[in-house]
Amino acid sequence: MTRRTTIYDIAKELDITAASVSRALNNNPKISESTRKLVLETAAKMNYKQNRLALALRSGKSNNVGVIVPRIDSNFFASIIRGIEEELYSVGYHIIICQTHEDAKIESDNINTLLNAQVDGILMSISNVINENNDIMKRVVDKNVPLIFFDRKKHIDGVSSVTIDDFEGGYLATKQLIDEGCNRIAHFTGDQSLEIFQNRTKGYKKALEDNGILFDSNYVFQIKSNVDAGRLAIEKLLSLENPPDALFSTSDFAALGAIQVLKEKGITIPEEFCVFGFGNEPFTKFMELSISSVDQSPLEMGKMAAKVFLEQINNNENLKIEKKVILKPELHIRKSSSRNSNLR
Amino acid sequence: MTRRTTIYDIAKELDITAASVSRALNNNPKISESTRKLVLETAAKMNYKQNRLALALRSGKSNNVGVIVPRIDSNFFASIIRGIEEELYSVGYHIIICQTHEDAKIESDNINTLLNAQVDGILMSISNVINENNDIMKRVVDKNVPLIFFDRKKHIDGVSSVTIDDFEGGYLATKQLIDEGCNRIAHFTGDQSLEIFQNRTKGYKKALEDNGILFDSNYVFQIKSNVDAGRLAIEKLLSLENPPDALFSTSDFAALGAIQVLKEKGITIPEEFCVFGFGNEPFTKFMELSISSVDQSPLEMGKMAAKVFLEQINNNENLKIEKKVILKPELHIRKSSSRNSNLR
DNA sequence: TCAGTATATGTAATCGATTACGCAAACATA
DNA sequence: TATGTTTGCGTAATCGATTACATATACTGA
Repeated sequence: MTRRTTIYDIAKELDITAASVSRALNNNPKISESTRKLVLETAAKMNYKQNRLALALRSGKSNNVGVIVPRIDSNFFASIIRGIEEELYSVGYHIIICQTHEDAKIESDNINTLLNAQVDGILMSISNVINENNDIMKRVVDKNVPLIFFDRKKHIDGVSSVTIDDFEGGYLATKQLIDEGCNRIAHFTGDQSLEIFQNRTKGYKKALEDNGILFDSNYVFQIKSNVDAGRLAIEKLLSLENPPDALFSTSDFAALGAIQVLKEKGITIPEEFCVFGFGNEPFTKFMELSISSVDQSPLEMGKMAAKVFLEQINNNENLKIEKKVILKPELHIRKSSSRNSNLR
Repeated sequence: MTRRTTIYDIAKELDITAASVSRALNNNPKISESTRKLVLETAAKMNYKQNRLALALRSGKSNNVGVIVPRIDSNFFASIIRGIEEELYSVGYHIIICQTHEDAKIESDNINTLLNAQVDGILMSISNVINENNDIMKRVVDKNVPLIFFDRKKHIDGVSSVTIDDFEGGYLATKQLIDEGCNRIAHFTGDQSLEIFQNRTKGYKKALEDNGILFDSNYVFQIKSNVDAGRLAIEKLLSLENPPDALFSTSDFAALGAIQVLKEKGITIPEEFCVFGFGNEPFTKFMELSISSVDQSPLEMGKMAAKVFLEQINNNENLKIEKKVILKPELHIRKSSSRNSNLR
C-alpha cells in the first residue's frame, strides 16, 4: 500500500514549491502556462487526487450534506433521498443519512452530530413533535448552516422548505369522493402537530363545506400510518349508527387496512364505499383493487430541496433567504374511488 | 455567529498549552487529575466540540463509510441501508450513500469518489456487469480500505460478503410449488452475470432434479425485474403448446406482472397455476391474492454487513480477513402458492 | 539606462487536533 | 548529598492544502 500523492510530492518531482502546484491545480492566474502544464501532466502521471479532508479542514466546508428522515425504508423518504442524491452528487456533494424513528431526542442528536461533522447543510423532515428541538434548529441557522425542511416542516425563521400543497391534496381527494356521489365521508389523519396533516384535514373540511356537506367529527380519526390502525378505525366507523360511505385517508397503509376490513364484511368497493389514500405508495397501483391516492412527487421534492440548498449555499453569506416551495399534488384516481369509469 | 471553541481557546482560558488540553480530553495518562478536571469543566462550559475534520486529516480516518447500491428507492436496498445505519451510527460512523443505477461507469466513479473522500470502508451491492470494475475494487483492497459486498457479490481476494443462500431460496420455493402438485414449473431469472441469479436458478434446477422433473429450457426466461417484463414473459409461456402450471420468479415484480395476465386470462390462482416470488416486497403481502415470496431479511443483511465491517476495522491492519456470511432465506408462503390451506 | 510595472515563484501562516520528544520539578533511594 | 526515576507539561512537527505577503526576474517606456 503506497501513500497517496500530495502536492508536496509533485512539487519535489518538479523542483518547485507546493504553493505553485496548488496554484496550477486551481486555475490561479498567478502561475505561468508552462508550469501549469507541467504540473497538470505530473499530477496525472502520479495519480494525484486532492485530499478532501485537508481541504475541508482549511475551508471549513466538508462537501457533505446531512439528510434526516424518520426512516429510510419507506418508499416516500427513499425517493426523496434519491432525488437529493441525484441532484447533489453531480456538483460534488455527498449525502449523509440519519434516521430519527420519530424520536425527538434522536433527532436533536442527529442534528448535533451532523453539525459536529461540519456538514455544509441539513435537509430534513421533522419528526412528530410539537415545539421540541426548536432551539437546536435555530442554532443551525445561527451557525449559517443552510437548513431546509421537506414535507414535514414547521416555521422557524431563516429555514426554507419544500412541501406539497397538502391542503389542495386533501381538498381534491375529498372533492373526487363527493363527485362520485359520496356524502358521508370519513377521514383518517395523522399527528396534528405536523402541518402536513393539519393541512390535509383542512382541505378535507373545505371540500365538504364547499359542497354543502356538514362536517361530522365522529367521522374523523387521528391514527398512525399503518394497516392495523386503519383496520381498527374502520371497525369503529362501521359500528356508528350512520356509517360513512367513503374514506379519505392521509395514509395509504391505513386506507389498505380499511379496504381489507370492508371486503371482509362484504362491503363492495367502490360501489358501496369509496376510498382515497395519500402518498401513492407503490402497492396502491399494484392491488387488484387499485387504490386511488394523492401523489406527493417525492423524487421531485428531493430534487427541489437540493436545489434550494444549492441556491442558499451560493448566495451571499450574510443575506438570509427563506424560500418556501410548494409543489402541486397530483391525484391518481384508481378503482377504489371510480364508480363511473373502468380503470385498470 | 461565533467561531466554534477549539482546544486553543480552552488552553488560553486556563493558561496551559493545547497539548495538555488534548491529553486531558483523550484520557491520556500523562496529565494530572487536577488539570484534567479543570479542562473537562472548562470544555463543557465553553461548549467545546471536537473538530472531526481536523481529527480526520491527522488520523486519515474520516469516520464515514460509503454505501453503494443500484438504487435507494427500493424496499430491499433501503432496508439494508437502514440496517447498516442503525448498526454503525451508535459507534460514531456516518454513512454516505451512492447510487449506481446499474451502471458500471457510475459504479467505478462512486468508488473513486468515496476513496477520495477517505471513507473508512465501502459496503456495496455490485451492479449488473461481468468482470468490469474488478481492478478498481482490487485497488480498494490494496489501500487497506475494508470492502464488503452484500447481496450481489463476486469473488475478489480480500473482499468479505454477506448474502443469503440464494440456492436454498430457489430450491425451497421450487420445492414448495412441487409439493403443491405442480410439475410444469416455469422460471423467471435475472442477469446471469450475477451470482444471486445463477444460484437461484441452480436451486430451481436441483429441486426439479431431486423430484424427478425434467428441466425444460423453454420454461426459463431471463428478464428484468419489473411488472411489464413479467407480463410479456408469461404471455410467451402461455402460448407454448404445453404451458406451465406454476412459476418461480426471482423477482416479485415480474411475478406480479405474470399474475395480472393470468387473471386477465381467467386462469385461477392457485388452483390452476401457482406462483412464487422472491424478495418479499411489501406489496406481496398486501395483495388480496397475496404472493408467496422468499424473504431475504435485508435489515439483518445490512446489520451483518456493518458488523463485518467493524470486525475488519478492529482487526490487526496487516491481517487480511475475508469473511463470507450466508444468511438463511425464509419462505413466506401465501395464497398464490397454497392450494391446500387457507391463508390470509 | 533606469525607474516602474507585471509576472512568476517562494516563504510561511493557517485550519484544529494529536503526539514524539525534551525538560524541569518532585520524589525516591542509597 | 548525589543520583535515578516519575510525573506533568511545554515545544514543535505533522496531517495536506490554500493564500497573503514578500521577492526576484523580466519587461516596458522615456
